Amino acid sequence: MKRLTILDVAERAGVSVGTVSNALNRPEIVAPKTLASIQAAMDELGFVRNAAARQLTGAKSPAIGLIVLDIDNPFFTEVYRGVETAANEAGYLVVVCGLSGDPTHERRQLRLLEEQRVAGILATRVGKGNSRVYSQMRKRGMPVVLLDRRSASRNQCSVSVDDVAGGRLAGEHLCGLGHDRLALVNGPRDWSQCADRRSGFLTATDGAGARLLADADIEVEKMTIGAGEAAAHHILAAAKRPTAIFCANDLLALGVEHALIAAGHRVPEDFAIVGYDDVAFATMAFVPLTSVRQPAFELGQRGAQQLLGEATDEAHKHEQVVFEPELVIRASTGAEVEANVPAS
Amino acid sequence: MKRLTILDVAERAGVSVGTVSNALNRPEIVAPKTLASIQAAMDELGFVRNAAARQLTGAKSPAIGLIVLDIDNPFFTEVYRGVETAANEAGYLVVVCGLSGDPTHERRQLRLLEEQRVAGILATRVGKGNSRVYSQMRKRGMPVVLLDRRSASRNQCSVSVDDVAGGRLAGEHLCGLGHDRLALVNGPRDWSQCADRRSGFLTATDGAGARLLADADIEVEKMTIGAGEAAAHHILAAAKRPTAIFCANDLLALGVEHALIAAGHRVPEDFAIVGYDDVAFATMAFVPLTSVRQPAFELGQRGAQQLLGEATDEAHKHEQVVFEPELVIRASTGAEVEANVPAS
DNA sequence: GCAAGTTTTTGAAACGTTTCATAGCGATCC
DNA sequence: GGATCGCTATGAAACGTTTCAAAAACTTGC
Repeated sequence: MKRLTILDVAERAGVSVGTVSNALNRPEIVAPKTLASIQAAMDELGFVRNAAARQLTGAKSPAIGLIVLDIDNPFFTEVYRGVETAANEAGYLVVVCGLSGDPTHERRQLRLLEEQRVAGILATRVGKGNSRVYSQMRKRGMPVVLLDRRSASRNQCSVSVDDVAGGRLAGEHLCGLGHDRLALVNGPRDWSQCADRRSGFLTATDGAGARLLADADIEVEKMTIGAGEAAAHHILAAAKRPTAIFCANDLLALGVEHALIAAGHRVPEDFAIVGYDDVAFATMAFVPLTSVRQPAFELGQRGAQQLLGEATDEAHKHEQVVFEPELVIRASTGAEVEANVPAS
Repeated sequence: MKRLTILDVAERAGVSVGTVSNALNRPEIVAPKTLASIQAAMDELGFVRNAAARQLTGAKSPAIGLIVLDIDNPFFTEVYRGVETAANEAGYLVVVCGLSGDPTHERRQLRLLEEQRVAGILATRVGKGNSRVYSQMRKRGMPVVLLDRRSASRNQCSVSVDDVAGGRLAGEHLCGLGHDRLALVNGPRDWSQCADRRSGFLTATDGAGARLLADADIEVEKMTIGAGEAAAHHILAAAKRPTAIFCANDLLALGVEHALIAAGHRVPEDFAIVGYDDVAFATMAFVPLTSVRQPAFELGQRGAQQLLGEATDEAHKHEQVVFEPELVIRASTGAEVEANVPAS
């Protein structure tokens, strides 16, 4: 199948290639009659312009990359929706790269994105040992905006949520309910979100004179439902049992709750539970989850806007946006709230 | 920032552009010494080859498009993971397009994908009035594989799950438990999946002499938790109440269950519920959901493989793969199974 | 040390678009 | 009726790579 080019269109419409190009890019400068005949020629031929050739002459790629840690988490799905919305509004496509956790793999994906000369990259997480790769990319002129993580440098955009504050909210809530023997089910501490949530949590509990039990200070590798279940068993096996558990995300919390209830314990009577992210399913749990809500959609949307700003606006100023988290109280902490009432 | 080209590399390494290109594409034919010096030059310069120029000379785009209906549904997230896995294995990127439901919007995205000359497109759903757009694209040589929907034509690849069989499984299970007044909470019937699940369900119930109550034959616009809650209220308001409810996906089922329980009813004693998709959260529900499982990951993976086959293999044969669904029985239908026991 | 091979490198053409300086063409004005 | 002006259309150069026929540089064997 011979490839259809602007030249075929020109020939068919009886004009020069330059005019066809003008019709495509600056229709206002071509005579209405000419425009119409070019339009007709394109339709009849089924012409679709070639972005590669276009890019070669200076046009920017209409795509951005989104690096996501785990799409299994509905939180990131929501972030994606925000990104997609903002990108579409600006006429951009979104290339989603789901990290498998393998840094080599991540590097390969980044390399492909860079070869494509995408307009920019949104990164929710940087694989071990790959931060140099990112900084080199940035040096070469590729805009990179951090998503859900605050940039350490003033020279890079980032959109994040205050995780220290989130951890504090959880801690204060539990301590306020009188709990003083606490458990923490956290993700990898070298992930700044987890470290921050922990430190906020500790600030609050220390302030209230409560204690994070050493046996119940758990760090899991992957923040999944399954890992939460395992963590619950670990907690039940401890010498001294906590009365409240803070989980660094809702998947962990759902797993913890599920395992505890299956083992015959009551939530919140025996164990109060606080999750993080406030995913849609938190409400649907056996005992609806109290959770620290993050504005996931806005996170993604704002991040994409910043990225596109950096990519297209000469006068772009770097900026570190930080959203505030918010505690949503439900039955799993037994505060005086609706137990399982429909949302509507 | 001046753009770095193969020519800069050539100059630095003291060779011609042709040699650099060879080093990049057929390293085995260039002398080891030369190769090394070119490598060195690239590293020092931080050269990244330009995919656009490459494509222009005939190379295929290393990207495929994935059109998804609603990413909010964990089922599609899982499909995505399958696609991503297969794509990565083959060195491809995945451009995800989340349909907002607006057909114009869909057309714009498709146009962009086609301009990019992506290697192919995986479509889980075709927006209203856009099927012509797809067939024209195919005529122009763009491979399109249907995902989660069976192709009507022998000339197009598709990977799907037998929805009629799935509906039948649900119907047989409920009738087998003695239910004879049934409700159906379905999605838009012009979506073939929904129509098929319905027809399979009816086949089974008719065969067993059970009745789908007219008042409880519900069709919702969007298959979300919220819509499920609304449907439950509708069912409760009906003159004659069913004793069992089949929902066309798990989000609907979770919403139905949630609303019923909040209204003081018992599941499965008052209402048995069967969902569809068996998403991860089905287990975590207040009453764990009986659900028709679809091999989501395999669906995506196989679809991507087929697409890439069609895109790269001269001798590709079109094929319609159909997976079989499977019923996973849990507490929501009160069959003799574990109530809320941990998975592990 | 030379012919005949073999391995490696070269350089120009091609890919499909955009851009831009220039040319063409009417209309308008004295 | 000729100069001037504004609007349109033109066509060649440029973008960064790959390809491929041809040239150059080495190896052999004798």
